[in-house]
Amino acid sequence: MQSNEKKVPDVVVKRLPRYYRYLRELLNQDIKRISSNALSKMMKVTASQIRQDFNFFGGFGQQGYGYNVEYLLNEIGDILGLNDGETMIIVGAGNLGRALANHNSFAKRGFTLVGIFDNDNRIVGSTINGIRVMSDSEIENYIKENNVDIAILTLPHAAAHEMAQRLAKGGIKGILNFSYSELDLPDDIPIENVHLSDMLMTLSYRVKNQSKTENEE
Amino acid sequence: MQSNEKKVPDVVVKRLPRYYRYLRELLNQDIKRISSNALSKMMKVTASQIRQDFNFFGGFGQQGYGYNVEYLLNEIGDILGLNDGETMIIVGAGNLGRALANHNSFAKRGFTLVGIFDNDNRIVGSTINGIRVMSDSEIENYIKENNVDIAILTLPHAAAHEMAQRLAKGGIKGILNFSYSELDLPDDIPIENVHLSDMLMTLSYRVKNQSKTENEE
DNA sequence: TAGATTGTTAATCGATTAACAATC
DNA sequence: TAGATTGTTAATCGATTAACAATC
Repeated sequence: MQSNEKKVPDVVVKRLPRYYRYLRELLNQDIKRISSNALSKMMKVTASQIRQDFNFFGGFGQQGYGYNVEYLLNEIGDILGLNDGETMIIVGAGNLGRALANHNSFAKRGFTLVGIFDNDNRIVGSTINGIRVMSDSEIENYIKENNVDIAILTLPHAAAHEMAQRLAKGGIKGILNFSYSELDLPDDIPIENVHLSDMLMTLSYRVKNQSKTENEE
Repeated sequence: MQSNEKKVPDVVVKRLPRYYRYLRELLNQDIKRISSNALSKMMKVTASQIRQDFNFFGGFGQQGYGYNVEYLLNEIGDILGLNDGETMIIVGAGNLGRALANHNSFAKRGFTLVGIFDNDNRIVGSTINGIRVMSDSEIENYIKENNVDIAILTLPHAAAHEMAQRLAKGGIKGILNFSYSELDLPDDIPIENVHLSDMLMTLSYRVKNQSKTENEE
């Protein structure tokens, strides 16, 4: 389909979920159509950028009318793979792993949590939010046999590296990495890093430099 | 100090925590000095970018020698405000709030969690990781009286908006926002959004388009 | 048809990379 | 001093914004 088109820049891909969120909100409010201009005001970006972004995927609008909200929402959902029934496992049933297992917003977006893995035998066999906790000794086979798409890695620093290798060996297709370390895997396995303390530090910088930025001009 | 210098671009600020992480690792390995070139290879960025980034803050190196790891680490820590003793509260003691309260990596970076707030009277008065859970009816006053810097907002969508207003009224200086919605606050309060489902969607896109990207060239 | 708004090309802006003189 | 490596200027690249012809 989108064969000989140029690769979509990373910045554009990162903006898609935000469009998705705003469009979903519009749909909830029963708004049927929206122009790039109206959307740009809501989202505080330029209308130009919106049109450019959508046109990386072929353009979903109609001159003189704008964009049909429901249609556009579905298209973006498709692009993001929300309708592909992707499956996930959580690796590490610590505080964060358990919180994410109970976090139902993933399921709402079409991602199905199929298993939770941990090395602590005291919790292996129990269930979290209805999902079975399994021993991580079985993990490579599990991924292979169940064709798991995504692993959410919430293991501590020390264990994360080795586990990432095992996930790769099992054939995982992507990793949402919450561990402090960056994983060193072949480039064909996409990794999205969620470094919470990085974000806190960035925020801290902005808090610290807020007044200065203000007075600037 | 850095008075009439130009504003540091956001992309540069976002890279600082990553430098911090790598430098910390080098220090752990007892490495005293590093050149931009050696660091660039570790971090998979260009040496030029590293030097440019550091020079937004005045340059921390020495010609012919490189950068002193410990010195550079401390300088970046200073820039990020890690030595300012910033205080935080967590607002919302649900799964995610509790997980973050138990997450000690924040404390390791110099951020002190001073309180947790919730509206559920069954847990108000209990402690999580040694921190008292308070009723969120007191929150504006608490922020004011204790001069709280940062709020970590883990409330569900519906409640997050109103709470953000109250945090602002109390004089919060920055918000790390985990709620699905984007907050609509005056520009002088920095907000860092952690939209977990956005990241999962971006990852999903990359997984879906991996093979295509591969075959490209 | 006239008005509105897209899709798309062209212009601008900013960020990244390259190059090299300064200097430890 | 010679070699190494920074700090910084200049060149390139890519992303954003502006403009407008196409078209619903």
